[in-house]
Amino acid sequence: MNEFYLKVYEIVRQIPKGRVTTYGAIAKCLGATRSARLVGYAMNLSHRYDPTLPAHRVVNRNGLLTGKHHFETPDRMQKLLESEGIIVKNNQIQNFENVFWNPCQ
DNA sequence: CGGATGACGGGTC
DNA sequence: AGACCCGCCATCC
Repeated sequence: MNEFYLKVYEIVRQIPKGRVTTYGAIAKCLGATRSARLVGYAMNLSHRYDPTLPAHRVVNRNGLLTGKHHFETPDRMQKLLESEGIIVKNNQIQNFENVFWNPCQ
């Protein structure tokens, strides 16, 4: 556990219900644009530090559910998003521009 | 202890 | 348009 992880989790906690953001946007927000990969890795371990984190609201820049296999079941991520009103088709968030939430505000 | 490994993304060709 | 490259760095084994 380090400061970078804590900041990532802090931002993820702030994502409004029914909205999503991207790994890169979070990294950019933390002043580490090129470290989007680390945000992804932080999310991989997130359940270990804070299982209540809305990790399903973080997707890649294309609105693709790349992290779905890290949930309890592969369809868990999509179900959670759909329960918040987000439409997912073929692992892809529809209308991505409209549900995207900028973590930097 | 060191190399492989990623829930990524911007750039190049 | 699409394939490929490479920085990034905490963890894993």
